[in-house]
Amino acid sequence: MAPAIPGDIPEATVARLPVYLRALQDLADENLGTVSSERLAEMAGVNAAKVRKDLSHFGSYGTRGVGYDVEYLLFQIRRELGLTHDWPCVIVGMGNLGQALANYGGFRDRGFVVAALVDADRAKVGSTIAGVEVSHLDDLASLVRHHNISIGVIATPSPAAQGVADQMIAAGISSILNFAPVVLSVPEGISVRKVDLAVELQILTFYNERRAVVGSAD
Amino acid sequence: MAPAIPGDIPEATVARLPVYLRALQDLADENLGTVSSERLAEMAGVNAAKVRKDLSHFGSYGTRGVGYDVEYLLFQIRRELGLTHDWPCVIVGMGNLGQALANYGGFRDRGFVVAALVDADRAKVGSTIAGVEVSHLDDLASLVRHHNISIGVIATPSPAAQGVADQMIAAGISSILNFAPVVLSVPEGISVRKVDLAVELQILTFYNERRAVVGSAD
DNA sequence: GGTTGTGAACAAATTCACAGCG
DNA sequence: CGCTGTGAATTTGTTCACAACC
Repeated sequence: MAPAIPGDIPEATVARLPVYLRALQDLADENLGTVSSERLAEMAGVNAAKVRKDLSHFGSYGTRGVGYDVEYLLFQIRRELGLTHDWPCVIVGMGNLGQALANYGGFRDRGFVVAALVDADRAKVGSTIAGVEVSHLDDLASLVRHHNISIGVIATPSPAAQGVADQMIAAGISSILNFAPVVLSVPEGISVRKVDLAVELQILTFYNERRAVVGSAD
Repeated sequence: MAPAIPGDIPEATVARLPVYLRALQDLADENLGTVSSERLAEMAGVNAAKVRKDLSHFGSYGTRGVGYDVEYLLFQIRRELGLTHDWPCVIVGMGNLGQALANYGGFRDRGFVVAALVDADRAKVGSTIAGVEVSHLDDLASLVRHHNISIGVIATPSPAAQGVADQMIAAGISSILNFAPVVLSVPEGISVRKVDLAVELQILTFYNERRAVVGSAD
């Protein structure tokens, strides 16, 4: 949540860069050469001033009167995000979610390779998911070292999550994506992001309920 | 993203309520009667002033010198979030992720029932996942009416997502959780939240890269 | 004493509006 | 002219610090 190193780029901007990247990839696929902040904003679901302000943090990548060069901007944002090379990841917890993540094709095209799969249950160790053999949690450190992994994904049940995070950190992982509905405590310098599916739904119900009370539903 | 009805409660506060709820449920499970803002903050991964300010938007639920009554606060937050009853949901798209979501037990305990599963592929229609029969996308509207569904989860491939959203809205759904990596365009009054797994990882790589450049890795 | 509830100070993020440049 | 880049204005969110209260 807290940025490991403050840096001079606002957190809110960083969180939007991947969205711009996605939009730019679509534009590149359509062979569009340039794009205006307005069009890019529309594709990213934000407004044009925000796009320009966000991009201005990295320098002047656009041309007045013309717009932004798609390929050039694509390259710059990739560079800013550290996506000039693929990142090997390990997924810990081969339950429903872990398996789905392992099988999810969307990572490969966007810079991430599932290099290792791990579970604490020896019954699952040795099976193959999405072409990767499942290893035991005890081997985490050696897998991390061997594959040069710096990103860990936690898809375990809640009670196991903190322990797994501790082991990841001990093994040298510095970035964690946590799907378990618990708050992890980690030392300074470790980045954690969390995705709690029930939380997202609960936020939706808040607005749903409000609408029923305040507005005309239909 | 934009709140359907502005309301008088800050968006940032709303997004934290589910996290407090989770913490309070843990406290209730341990039979703790009261909790201080400090303790609650620690469990939620925020600071105490924020907890107090957040809760103050709903009135004075605490007792000075003592703290907050766990059960009472639990009830109030549930009420604010509209979690006094369960919410029937439909998941559209029975690929890896859709199936994992259908099987994920974490929803039931937190207020959500998977009432219907839908796919566009007739080969999948009729099979049963997590005890629910998969229906065809054509039957979405009747399922929504029949089960009184107001929350839709999109777990389809990107190109299908906007069409599915349109059909959901036409069927009367007003809250959408979107896992497809595209920006949905929806009319006013419809709430959308998105979860893009690759985006989360890409945000992590930004800080990872920075750390390597600026700080001492270990 | 201990802890809440909250105005006031501060910080972050967004939006405006327009000068500056191609 | 069109569109970027950016200071200034505004809005939103966070934190401080302490009076009010149990």
